[in-house]
Amino acid sequence: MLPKSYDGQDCSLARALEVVGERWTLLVLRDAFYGIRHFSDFQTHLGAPRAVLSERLRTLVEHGLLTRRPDPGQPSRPVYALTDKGRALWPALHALRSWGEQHAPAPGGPRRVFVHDSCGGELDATSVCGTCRQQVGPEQVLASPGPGLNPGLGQDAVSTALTRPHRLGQPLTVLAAAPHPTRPRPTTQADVRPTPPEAIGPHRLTRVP
Amino acid sequence: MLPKSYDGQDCSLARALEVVGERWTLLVLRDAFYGIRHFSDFQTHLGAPRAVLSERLRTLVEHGLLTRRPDPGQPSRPVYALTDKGRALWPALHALRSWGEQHAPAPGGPRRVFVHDSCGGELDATSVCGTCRQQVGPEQVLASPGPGLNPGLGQDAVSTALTRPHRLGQPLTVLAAAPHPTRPRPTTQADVRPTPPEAIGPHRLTRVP
DNA sequence: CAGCTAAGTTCAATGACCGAACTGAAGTTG
DNA sequence: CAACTTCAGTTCGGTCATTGAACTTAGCTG
Repeated sequence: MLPKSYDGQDCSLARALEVVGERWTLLVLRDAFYGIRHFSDFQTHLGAPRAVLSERLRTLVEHGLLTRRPDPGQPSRPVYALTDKGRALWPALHALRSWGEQHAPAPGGPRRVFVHDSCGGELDATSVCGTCRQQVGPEQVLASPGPGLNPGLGQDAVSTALTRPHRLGQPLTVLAAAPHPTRPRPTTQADVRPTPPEAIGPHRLTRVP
Repeated sequence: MLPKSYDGQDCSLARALEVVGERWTLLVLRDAFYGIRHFSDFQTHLGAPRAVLSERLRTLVEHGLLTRRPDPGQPSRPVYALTDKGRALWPALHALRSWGEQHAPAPGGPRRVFVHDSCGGELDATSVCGTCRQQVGPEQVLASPGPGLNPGLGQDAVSTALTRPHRLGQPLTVLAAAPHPTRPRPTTQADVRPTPPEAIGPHRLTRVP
């Protein structure tokens, strides 16, 4: 048996793990929920070797959890985005994250908190809102900095962009920091369906020269 | 960075994956929920190399998800059992299993179905009973053979024992003579309590000649 | 006491992962 | 327009993890 498959197991969990059970894969998907869409942004935020990241993205596309499409504004820059199949992993991802928060807590409290957009309640391990008791999917979840967020860590542009409140699944919009916008702004999903300004919109990723 | 830690990640999901993200670990925990408690039964059912299984059980004990205690009847035979911390992984484990069932389905249907003991409803990805809409923990879940169960595979004694309906978390017991109900029974309070000794006996598996 | 079983450990071969360097295509700058 | 930069990977040698088989240790059992 290859050290990545589970040949003898005839079981839904084993089949799920053959798709998302390898190292880095669930963190790639987490970042996709956070709105990261470009190879270099995944790489910056994860710190995974480029070869491994490349291979994980390819298998996630092959299994239909992500799509890989050229960016309309910069066709040479592929955009990775969650499919419905990928978004369906949200309950599992959140449950595992919630267990980690409960049973492997970070000093100072969680780095990020996840709340129901319409009522502000926090979610439990089964994605039920603690306030209104409704099931909440990723589209209704706002991620905000938590009390334990360490501003010293993660000074890169991606981590900085992720310190702002944002809605899960919404693309991270990449804007050049340069005062003279010579480059055409890439079109993203956020541009097609912009979040109202008073609500939580897409977060901006400012590049430091 | 060692190929098992996620040093740069300051995130609850990464911390969870450092505990349960390695190969075989979640399948070991699945088997623990199924009631498997002895090294050789894990090994038979998983087919993992003994060295890896030994290492995974040790780290699960170190992290407090399992206990390792001598069997009262046979002190030289350690018994591995879930702790509360391990049982708290149920929502994550079930959500991942449910995703696999939905999005990486087995031909012929699921091998096992998980129903709420008190009403017989099936559980969704977030452990909510489809019939009574209640949150269901592992102690209230009965696992039964599903339509896709392949009797040809897994002729070993552990797999045979697991083809009978059983309550999650309860030690796996096999009675050679006593016929078991083929459908999940509605809940009675007696099911929650420890099974009387005369009904369970020592943990013996019937060996197929 | 010889044989059996359960629970591991040891070991050589293979595969996966890591980090750094490299490639090639496209856009940007002087 | 040539040099430079950015991006999205690929290549590669060294290290670590996993595999499968053989071996060890300890307590029964006939």
